[in-house]
Amino acid sequence: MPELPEVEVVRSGLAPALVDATVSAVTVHDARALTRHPGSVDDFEQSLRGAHVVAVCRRGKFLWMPFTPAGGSNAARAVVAHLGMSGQMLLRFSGAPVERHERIRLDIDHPHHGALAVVFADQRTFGSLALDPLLPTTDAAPGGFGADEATVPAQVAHIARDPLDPALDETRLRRLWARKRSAIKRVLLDQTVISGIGNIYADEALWGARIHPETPADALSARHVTRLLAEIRAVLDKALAEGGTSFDAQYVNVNGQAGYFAHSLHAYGRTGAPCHRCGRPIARVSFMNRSSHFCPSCQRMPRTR
DNA sequence: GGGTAGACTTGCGATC
DNA sequence: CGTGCGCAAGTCTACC
Repeated sequence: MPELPEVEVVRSGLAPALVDATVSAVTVHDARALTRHPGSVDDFEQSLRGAHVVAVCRRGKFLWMPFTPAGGSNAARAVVAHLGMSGQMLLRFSGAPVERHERIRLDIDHPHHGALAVVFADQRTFGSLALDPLLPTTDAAPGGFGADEATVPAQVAHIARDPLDPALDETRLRRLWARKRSAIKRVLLDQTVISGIGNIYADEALWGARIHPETPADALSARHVTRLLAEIRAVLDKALAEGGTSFDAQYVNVNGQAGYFAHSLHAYGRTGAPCHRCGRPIARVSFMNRSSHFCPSCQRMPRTR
């Protein structure tokens, strides 16, 4: 499920049930879901059993839950979750039947909500959970959305802040973009430059800003960049408000429900359909081993300099 | 360094 | 109807 709005829907759904909860049991059904965990399956289970969850945080498409270990004092580590292409975090009542594609289950006890199960299910196993040490952020700002502490898991340290993060350094971002000769879509998908944008929202933001996806980043004017940043934030905000984009059963919130943003798409997946601005057909081209969708009429390449 | 291709994996749907 | 193929919301690594 994948991009920022979908992951944020999951984060905000998990937070009320997980913050202040204690992990009572850990069940790993499929060790492939721990490929990013630096230790063994046993280490994962034992380190998490009895742990007390402190927060549920997100930067870009990465989620993490700082925890204090059983009998421990401060949160030095976090459970890191990445949903990959098809991961789900589901909240269930304690003892609920095993889900299709269930990989890992955390049984938790919450002071107000009682006994619950947090299920990590993932059809394609590109997603994963891991335990990871928390490192100080380089800018001393909170690590991400939902984080009070200025820390991020080691695996997230190289991921840039996302467009909805108040600590995003827009000056740095503009400088980076101005230096890159790569196609702007490639740069939007580079999570070390700005995070949280994937194939759907890259296409949507570029459509909104009327920018051809293969425009070299350094060919964009300051006006273009301003418009693009505004479109990125607008499309992410709107998708978040609509509960994310669901094409199939893969993306759902913690209760298994789909989002509505698929109805608001202007470019992504609309190959051959009339552009909502000019009526000409939306084009699809292969790009970076995936698809780009855009309007060849309203998203023109700028004149070469 | 930028870029590309490939690896990981399951399931769906249009095509033959 | 059966089969194989292309394609899918992501990230990381190896190699030019």
